Amino acid sequence: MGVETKKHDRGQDIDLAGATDTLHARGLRLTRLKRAVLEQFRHHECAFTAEELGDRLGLGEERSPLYRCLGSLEQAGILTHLYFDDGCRRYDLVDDFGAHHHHLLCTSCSSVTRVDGCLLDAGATRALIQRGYAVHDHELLLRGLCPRCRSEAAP
Amino acid sequence: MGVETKKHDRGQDIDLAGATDTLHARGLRLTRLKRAVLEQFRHHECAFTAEELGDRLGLGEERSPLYRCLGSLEQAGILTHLYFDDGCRRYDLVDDFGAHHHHLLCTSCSSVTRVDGCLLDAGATRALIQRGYAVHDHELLLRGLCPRCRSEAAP
DNA sequence: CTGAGTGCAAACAGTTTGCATTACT
DNA sequence: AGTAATGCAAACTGTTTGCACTCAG
Repeated sequence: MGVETKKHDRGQDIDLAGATDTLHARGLRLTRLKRAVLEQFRHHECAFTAEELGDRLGLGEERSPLYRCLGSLEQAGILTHLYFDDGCRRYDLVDDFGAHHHHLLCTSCSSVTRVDGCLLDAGATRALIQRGYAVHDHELLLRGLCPRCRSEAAP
Repeated sequence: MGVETKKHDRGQDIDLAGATDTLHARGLRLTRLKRAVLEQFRHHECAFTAEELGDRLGLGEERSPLYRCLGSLEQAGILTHLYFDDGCRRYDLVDDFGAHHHHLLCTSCSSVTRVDGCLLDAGATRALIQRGYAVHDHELLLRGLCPRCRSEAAP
């Protein structure tokens, strides 16, 4: 099912060594905060809001160091951001440091499920390219019910 | 290429009659502003920010009537919203009143191209469903170069 | 000992809301 | 007449920035 590029093994979905190199190459430091942020992306979790990260890391109300940290990680090309329906910026590992994946947003419990692999139709994409477009990247959000909510909904 | 559900003819990608009925059924009025907003979605344009709409309609600085108007159209199920990278809310026709489509964001000129039809891989989606998910909806953002920027880039 | 990172406060932008007024239906 | 819509001002929220201070390479 689709392209599944995986450089690292499961459960360790983050190339911390690569990230460190990338940071150092830019004169940035892998601080406690940056490491703590990156650690959150292990275990198949992704697309965190700043608020979620702040809470998980026990940062209290002060968010500016976190935003700056997330900003450097983005500038370094380690994180990207995306938005779901709530308009909150969500941060995610770029494919190179993690693995290509999409997101399923449960419309019942609002949980975010990571969907590994690519669900794009290769033929349709090729047709687009033939029509003159150059597609470099894509981002897919699925909405529906996660297995738990689905089984609760259908008795 | 993909599912292409089309109830209305091209160039008239908006079911204004249906929208009016829907509004009336909720006791809402199809005001000048609502009509003007909906008209913007003709001719294959989509995913407008409030700012773009305000400018196109010559509304000056006052945005609250526009936001309220967009809010009612959303509540009525005629518009939805989505976000691209800039974090600005963008408004789009729901499929029922327009046609299913995705968006290609040109990373060079920032233009938004509407991509009709669906680029999702049916098999991959089915596999998801077999794994216990119920997928009701999806939203795909493609990033790349529009034909114009592509031809400028490759001499 | 230089420069990245921090903590606090203040600014910002996009969006939302309260309220009195207007104007469709 | 009744109620949605408007216009203005003020509030709110998530994010960004300025600045002085700290700390690690």
